[in-house]
Amino acid sequence: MKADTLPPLHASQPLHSQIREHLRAAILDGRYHEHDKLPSEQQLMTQFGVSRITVRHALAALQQEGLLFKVAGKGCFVSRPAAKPVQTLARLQGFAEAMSQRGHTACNRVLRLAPCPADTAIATALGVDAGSEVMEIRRLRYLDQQPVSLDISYFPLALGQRLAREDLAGRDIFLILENDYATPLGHADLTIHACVADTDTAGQLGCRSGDALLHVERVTRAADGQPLVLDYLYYRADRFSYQLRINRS
Amino acid sequence: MKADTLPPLHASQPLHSQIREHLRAAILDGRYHEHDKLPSEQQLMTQFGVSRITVRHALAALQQEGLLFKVAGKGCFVSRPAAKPVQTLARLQGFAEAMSQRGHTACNRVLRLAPCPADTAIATALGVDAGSEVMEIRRLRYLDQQPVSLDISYFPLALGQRLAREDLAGRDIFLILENDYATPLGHADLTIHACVADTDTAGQLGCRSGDALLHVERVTRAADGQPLVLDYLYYRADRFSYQLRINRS
DNA sequence: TAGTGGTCTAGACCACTGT
DNA sequence: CAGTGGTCTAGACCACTAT
Repeated sequence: MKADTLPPLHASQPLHSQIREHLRAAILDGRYHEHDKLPSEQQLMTQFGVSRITVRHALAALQQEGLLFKVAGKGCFVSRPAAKPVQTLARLQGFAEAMSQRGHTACNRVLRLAPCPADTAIATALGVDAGSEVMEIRRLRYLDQQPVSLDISYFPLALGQRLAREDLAGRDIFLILENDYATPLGHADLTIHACVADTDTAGQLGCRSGDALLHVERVTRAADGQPLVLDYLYYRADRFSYQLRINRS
Repeated sequence: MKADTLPPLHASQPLHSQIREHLRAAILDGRYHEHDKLPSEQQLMTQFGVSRITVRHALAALQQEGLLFKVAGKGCFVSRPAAKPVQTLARLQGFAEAMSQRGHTACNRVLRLAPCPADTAIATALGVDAGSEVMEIRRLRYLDQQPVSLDISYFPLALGQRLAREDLAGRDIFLILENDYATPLGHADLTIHACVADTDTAGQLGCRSGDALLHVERVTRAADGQPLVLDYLYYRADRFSYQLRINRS
């Protein structure tokens, strides 16, 4: 619960972000255990050589993420360890991105990749005219060689045509957008439902029709608010769940 | 998109909290519409007579909640209106509390209220010994006179016995804890699953066995980290969904 | 009494967006 | 160029917790 390595704090990344990742690693690596008390804000200020607001900025992010919680007058404490095939909803992440952080391997199989006309829901979400063409991409996602989810995604046509030339089987689309296309991601709006598998979906996911599925509708937008993609995600409920922390106030 | 009423800013509440609620009301009342630009941070500073950090604190909360998003160099913009029987996962709220904000009426029927021995999962979540007694409360929740969810809750025995004397049918337990017991809530850890209804559950929820249910496991803790309650929640998927926004970074 | 987190101020520099 | 949000500093006072 002590002996942090000296803070590197190189450059090119915001200080609060470097401190956040340093603390996240310390917690996930097991250098702190459940209910361990973290250094006080004062100690972190001197340890990293930054102001209190910067320390609090980093701590607030980790608190939102559920890795720690604060108690006024006492201090800051580490919470749950956790490591299952669950995806945290605290940060917008691609599936492979989230799973590889937890020691799983993820890959996709592209089932379908073709333009199609946008129905009203798709048109509204993407901000295009109903009936105009959008790119539909259907992928089957595998976690540790087992099918886990069916993703049906709709992209604005130009973006979809560009993506069609990429390695969609091996890479997260989020990372292609951010790294290759220099499109900073902003946020995603999710609605989480449950449904049962029909015969087709069950066949693709390798489960039985009538099995429960987690169903998510997700609209992802760039940092400037522009809609990038509408996803319909169907997860096998026996192999996947979401996990998150909610704070009061 | 203008003409805010003059800021009252009475007292007894943190400034950032008052500003947050003032802006939230302005957005939800329709004084701002989708994609309207909010006043700049500079304008809000002078309007409310506070520092920039206080304004940013208020805006950060609303951004996390999904009511607005920022674009560097341009400004701060209002997002989705939305109003369905969905519960946002941005804040820890009781069911009735969340639904009444959206113009629905919620109530409960208590099906069972009795002590029972804690199995391992319950004991771990509540921090008690396995086999020791805890209070089990089963409630059927109604939204607009229709059954929506079955809640099976486990409380530490002393807290459960105290709650047994309260009006559990009409009031949120969260509000009883906060207002009557002066127990400030901290956070909740949720895991979101899907499952299908068995015959018993279907009978209670008024659906058919085999129908899809949203299933949530939730551990709620006080502000000091003490576990307050473990809930197993089963929602009719045709009448309820969760909604939330996730931010990148 | 000392230490903690909660709140708040008054500045500052930067990168990006618009004109 | 001015305006915007992103980041950061160096202070300050308060309420609560522990000793």
